[in-house]
Amino acid sequence: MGFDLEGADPLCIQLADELERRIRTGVYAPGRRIPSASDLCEEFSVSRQTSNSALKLLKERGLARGVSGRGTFVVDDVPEPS
Amino acid sequence: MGFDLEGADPLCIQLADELERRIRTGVYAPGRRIPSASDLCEEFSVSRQTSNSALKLLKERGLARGVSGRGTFVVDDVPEPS
DNA sequence: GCCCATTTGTACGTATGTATG
DNA sequence: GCATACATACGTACAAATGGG
Repeated sequence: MGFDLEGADPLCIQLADELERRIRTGVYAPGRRIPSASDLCEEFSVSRQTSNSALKLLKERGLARGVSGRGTFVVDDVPEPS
Repeated sequence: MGFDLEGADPLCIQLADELERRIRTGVYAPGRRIPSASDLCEEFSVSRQTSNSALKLLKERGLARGVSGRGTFVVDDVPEPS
């Protein structure tokens, strides 16, 4: 099934890294919707606050944008890794 | 009321010993939550740092495990005294 | 237009864990 | 040992936006 977050980094960072990996490997394609914060809670067994923080990090990295009431979407042009 | 810490050992050790006694006598049952560090501060009139150190000792003794944002819990299988 | 479920976004209180003086 | 501060995380709650019926 899912994925285990067990590293030393904060959970929200680990989760953001995993989501970034999925974007870069095409699991979440450009323009497509990322699972909702609530869905991520279940998959990764974290609180919604933590998935929220992870999604926020993705936006700060320029990888996703949130649309209130609809979801969080991968940007059309994924920037290179910094 | 509660309990007085007046022995020769460091406070955090005395507090850890008392908590271990409570675990072994079933006051804190396996899987149940131990009062928070802040609660222990009040009961034993020590600083949060000291209750923190005591809880850390409990974890090192394999008697408890901490869950960030939720509390410190007695392990399901309490090991024999060393 | 009006409910209702879903989702993002924000906020508050509590708790652990760590670091500094 | 104590006091304080900060980062992270959980639980809960609520507002606002969206879209289907």
